[in-house]
Amino acid sequence: MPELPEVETTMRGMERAMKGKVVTAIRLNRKTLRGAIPADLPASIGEQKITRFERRGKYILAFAENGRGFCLHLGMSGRIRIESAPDSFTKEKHDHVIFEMKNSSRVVFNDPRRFGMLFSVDAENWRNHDAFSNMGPEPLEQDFSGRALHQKISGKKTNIKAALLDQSVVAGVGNIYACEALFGSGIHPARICASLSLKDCNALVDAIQDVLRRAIAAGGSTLRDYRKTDGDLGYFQHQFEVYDRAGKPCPGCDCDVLKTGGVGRIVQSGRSTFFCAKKQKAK
DNA sequence: CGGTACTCCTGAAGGC
DNA sequence: TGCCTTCAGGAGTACC
Repeated sequence: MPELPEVETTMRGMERAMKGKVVTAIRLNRKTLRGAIPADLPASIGEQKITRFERRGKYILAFAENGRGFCLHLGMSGRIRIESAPDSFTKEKHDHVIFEMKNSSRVVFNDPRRFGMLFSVDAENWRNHDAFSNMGPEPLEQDFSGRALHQKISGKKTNIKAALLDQSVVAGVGNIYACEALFGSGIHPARICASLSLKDCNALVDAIQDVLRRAIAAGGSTLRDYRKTDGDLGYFQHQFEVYDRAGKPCPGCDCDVLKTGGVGRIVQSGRSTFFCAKKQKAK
């Protein structure tokens, strides 16, 4: 499930393969993913040098010398596979888009569940696109602070877990890192946003930034689908404290798991939330 | 407009 | 062994 750390890792891989290099062709093996794949993409980017990459939330943007670019989202099963030379080329099920580079390498967008997206952007005005016009702050940038978060959610009646998944509150956080950050800050996932103090929000922002930084350093988390662009696995999943650990003890736990049941699992907005009832008080 | 439920899709995993 | 059901979830849409 690609969230910010997996998307960042993927973008860095694409950057190594494409930045400063010329795209010779783009092969579209299907017309749609989540939405329509722009048919004019090969014409606008083809024979152009890619000059710049950017990540915004869970989206990866790439811009060519002519100011045109593309934006992709990995959905939940999307993967970028980089094949450095023709002798390493493979054809796999669900290879939907293939970027062919002038140095004979290929960048392949594979996505079994087809929740991914690919659309055209311009360097000039991409921020006006629907995907970004209402997007919240980048969690690792200066403008994301406890004060800003507190202000943003203090009027909300929904629970804090749902708010963290809302990309207009903070960009790039998904189910895994929302659970981990709530655990890290000792905040119960069912707490109503409006009940969080500034102190809570400061702790939460610290925890979000900490878990995202550690996950990026580990190359992201591999559960089922995600791989790095070279095919390697991320390894942050070994550092999960609560996610997917229902019934197990959380790190440093001194409770008797046989009595407490260990890490708890509840369902919020149709999604699994993992937490420790002892360390994350409902209040 | 805020909040919630539902939808898209495939493959893995579990039950019988 | 094999078929069936359930589950995973990001983001958009429908609806109250």
